[in-house]
Amino acid sequence: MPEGAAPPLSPQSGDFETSLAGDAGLELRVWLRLLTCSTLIERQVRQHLREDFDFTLPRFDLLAQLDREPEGLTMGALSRRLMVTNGNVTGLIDRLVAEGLVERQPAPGDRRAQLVRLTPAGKRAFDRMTPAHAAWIHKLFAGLDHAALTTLFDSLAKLKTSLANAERG
Amino acid sequence: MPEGAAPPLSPQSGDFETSLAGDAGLELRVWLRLLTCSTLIERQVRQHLREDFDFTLPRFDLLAQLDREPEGLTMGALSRRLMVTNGNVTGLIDRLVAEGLVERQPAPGDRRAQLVRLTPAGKRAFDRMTPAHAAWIHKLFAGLDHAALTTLFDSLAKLKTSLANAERG
DNA sequence: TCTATATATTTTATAATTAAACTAATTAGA
DNA sequence: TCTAATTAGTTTAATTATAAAATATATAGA
Repeated sequence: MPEGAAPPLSPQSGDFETSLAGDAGLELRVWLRLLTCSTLIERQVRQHLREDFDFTLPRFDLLAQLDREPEGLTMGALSRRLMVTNGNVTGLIDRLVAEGLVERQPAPGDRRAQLVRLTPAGKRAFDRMTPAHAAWIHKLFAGLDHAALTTLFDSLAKLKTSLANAERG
Repeated sequence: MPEGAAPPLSPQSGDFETSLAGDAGLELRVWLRLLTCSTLIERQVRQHLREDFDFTLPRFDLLAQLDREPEGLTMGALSRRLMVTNGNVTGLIDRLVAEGLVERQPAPGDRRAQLVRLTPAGKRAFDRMTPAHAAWIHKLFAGLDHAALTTLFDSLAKLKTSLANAERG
């Protein structure tokens, strides 16, 4: 290598392998920052739910899914929407049923499936929590104006597409 | 309200409360999308770690922190860096010690504290996994070019700042 | 129909995680 | 020096979460 040439993998160099290596580091930093933000928000919401409502985040997420589907959802649909395992949903629903917040019913037309829906008490509990939840998120995002929010939203859309393509291909 | 006036909270109206309500919905959608991306990446990495190395993500994250600090880290420092509770770190370290991947030592100058560091076996295990880890992330982010990566990185920086300010104020 | 395969859910075993209580050591003040 | 408060870490009990195996039902072919 001639004296004064750019060293291998320098950020200035523009060849293919170099830009791959350069972006690999950036990708890892993006991923770590994404995870940090996600963890910080989750931790705040979990803490508020516990202190203000004596409730947990997984339970809240479950009620939120059921609130959007008055007809009810099967265990499998819940598992897919929350992106957790079947067994996890079974345990969460068991406890929520025991507390009277949701109910299981046989699914019409498929004796394997259970339809889960909110009870009136579950609906009331969710409706009490959801305005507070929106306010917590609002406070956490207060430093982003409308333009910053849409920029972030669009960037995450690209990432989501990339993730979906990576899982297929 | 005069006939034909914009209804309260309509997206067209430009007053203060309305723009708050409008962005509140956007904030929730950004948060949900952020969480989705984070969960999808985590799930992929966890699955690869298990299938390719019979390892788990929390253990990998712990080794990664220790790899960056050859002098070792205290339990409390690990807890803060990973943003998990002390008790969680205690359990993880217990298992990693039992497998010979990390070691506990008394911290010089503070008899309350433990210094944790990688054993040679732990270092070897981490070095085996880390190139594969970078490749998985690279594949997941393949749909984002350099500009998209930097845009996302900068957006997340703003969010991180906002979250930090919300926790203080 | 019979059979194989797929689907829906639960069960089992174990790991990860939290919050709260606890122990031990350190630090800061009176 | 005492004492109170703080800090570091572990323990405890409960929840959340996963992966794998098991059960029951459904569906598609031969």
